[in-house]
Amino acid sequence: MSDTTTRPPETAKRGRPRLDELSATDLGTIPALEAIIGYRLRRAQLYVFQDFIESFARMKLRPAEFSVLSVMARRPGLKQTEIAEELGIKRANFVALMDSLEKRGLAERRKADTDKRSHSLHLTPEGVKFVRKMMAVWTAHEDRLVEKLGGPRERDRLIELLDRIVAPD
Amino acid sequence: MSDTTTRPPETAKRGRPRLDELSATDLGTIPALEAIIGYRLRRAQLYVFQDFIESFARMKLRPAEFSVLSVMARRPGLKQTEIAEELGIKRANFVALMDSLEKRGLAERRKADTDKRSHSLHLTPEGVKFVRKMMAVWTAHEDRLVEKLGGPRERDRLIELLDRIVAPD
DNA sequence: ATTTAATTGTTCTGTATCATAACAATCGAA
DNA sequence: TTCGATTGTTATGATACAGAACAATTAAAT
Repeated sequence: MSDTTTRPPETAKRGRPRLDELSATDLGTIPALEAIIGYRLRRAQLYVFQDFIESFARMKLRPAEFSVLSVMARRPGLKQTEIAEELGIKRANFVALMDSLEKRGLAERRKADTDKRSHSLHLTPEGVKFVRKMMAVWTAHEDRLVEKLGGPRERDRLIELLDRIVAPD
Repeated sequence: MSDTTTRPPETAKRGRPRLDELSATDLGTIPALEAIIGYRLRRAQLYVFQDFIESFARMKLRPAEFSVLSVMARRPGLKQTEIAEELGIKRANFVALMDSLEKRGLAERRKADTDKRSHSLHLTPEGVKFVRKMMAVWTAHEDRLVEKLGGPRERDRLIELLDRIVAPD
């Protein structure tokens, strides 16, 4: 079904085509979206997050909250700015996130006596229990992805490639 | 630098620890964020988009607009819903996007005479020129990424792995 | 020691992204 | 001809993300 609308003869006037279709040589420089790294990365990331979000819908847990709880579990006592920065979250936006976790009884801010400005962040006992369930759900999610990738070796290859992108020159 | 903060004796009471630190066995089930596929994917995607956005800041072009112009360049005449769906954009949100491109004189909606409801989308002559510049900028961006990855072969490997994730079971 | 600068958590604000519902115009099928 | 589906559109709300400003506090400069 080729476009037979008004098309000027395209007289070889040593110039460029004037219409909404690019010349063959031009087209050569235009990649399909499927060949664009950023585009594919984004689609894959959206897919993974979608699966993640569905997995944790019942627990009412979002990716950002998951990551914060994870860090608190492994390294309790860090202060807000430290966790926020590590996760790439602006400290201004971290406040509401932490408020929510605190209101749910999963985490708490403790006044650090060494520095009266800062708070050190910790899981509550409930938070610890929650994290255990959380990790069970996460494992199922991650296993699903590894299987799709073809195995742990492929997972490692993927992560290694993603590393190269993020690594500083 | 081991953690020597207040740690309760963790008396072997056949139970779980009650504090904000998980037991060693628990910790084994808690992955560092660095080992989580979704987390790494997201960080890499953010990096790539950041580079992309900076590359196109001067042209005042966003990723979504780039993708729409790309599709119109390669396949002029598609209607809004078709492009939107292909790009994973809700058709409701596509409207403002297309409005903007039209206001800038880069693209246009033509009334399709076969279906008075739909519009067929096309680049304007200006849009064609714009896309040429756009692709030059994009090539530099993409080349940068390929170099970071280590070459075209690594790029292909990456894309192939991302494919497996998105591919249906 | 006193002033000055920097940090921490916070609030406020603005913007971009994304999803959902409703609607008129139009089309296709029953 | 009627009824359901589609197309583009508007309106609305939720969420993510970034920046400015501010009080309390700490650290550094003089």
